Amino acid sequence: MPAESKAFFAKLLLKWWEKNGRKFPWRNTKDPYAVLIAEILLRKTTAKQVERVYNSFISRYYSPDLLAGAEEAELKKMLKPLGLGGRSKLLIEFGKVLVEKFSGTVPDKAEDLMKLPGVGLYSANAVLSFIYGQKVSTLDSNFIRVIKRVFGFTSSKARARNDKRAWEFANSLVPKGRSREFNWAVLDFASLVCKSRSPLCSQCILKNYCVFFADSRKIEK
DNA sequence: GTCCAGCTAG
DNA sequence: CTAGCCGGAC
Repeated sequence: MPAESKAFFAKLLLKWWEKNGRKFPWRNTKDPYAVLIAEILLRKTTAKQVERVYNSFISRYYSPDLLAGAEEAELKKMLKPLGLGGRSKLLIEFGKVLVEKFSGTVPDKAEDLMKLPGVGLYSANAVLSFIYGQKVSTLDSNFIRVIKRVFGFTSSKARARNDKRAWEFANSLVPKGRSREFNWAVLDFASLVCKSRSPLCSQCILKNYCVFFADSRKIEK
């Protein structure tokens, strides 16, 4: 798909998402604290695993104050099914900084969000786009895979996630006023159709515009 | 064995 | 820049 077709890409993806989008408990909230908790739990883990603990986590530690004063052993026990036990310490530290530096209120600027331990540009943009409707992208490994395949986007960096150009390209795809739905749509599309291992190209709505699909057919011929 | 809604420390 | 986090699905 040529880079000029960004609006068309967003339109097709949003249409697909209306029917096929996934529902998760952390998508039902407008609370930036709950969003950040989800993002910290989700990294390097599968969404399925997080679903097992998310609701009990939020009802037990529904405020930064509670998290800041949490017993590490109790938290660890709750997060056991996720693995990555070291995250218990990180979450408590996250709660403490949120309380001490920002008086318990999640900031609304990327620069401040990234001062919180465990929060990088991806998680900051999750808050900005899901809660505040800003035109920024959640560029993770899924998002990168999609723009690599569909647009043939290439990065000179070893990790495209650290490439400023990749962030600029991804941000430019986000349609005004629909950043929340669009970012979810890319994640769901990448997870259900444009999968890393065996992508379902035959039933993909973008196959006729996709660089990766066109290339894979050349090899077969 | 590799990979997953990343981020931090060195 | 890379190694490490660390359980479960495939």
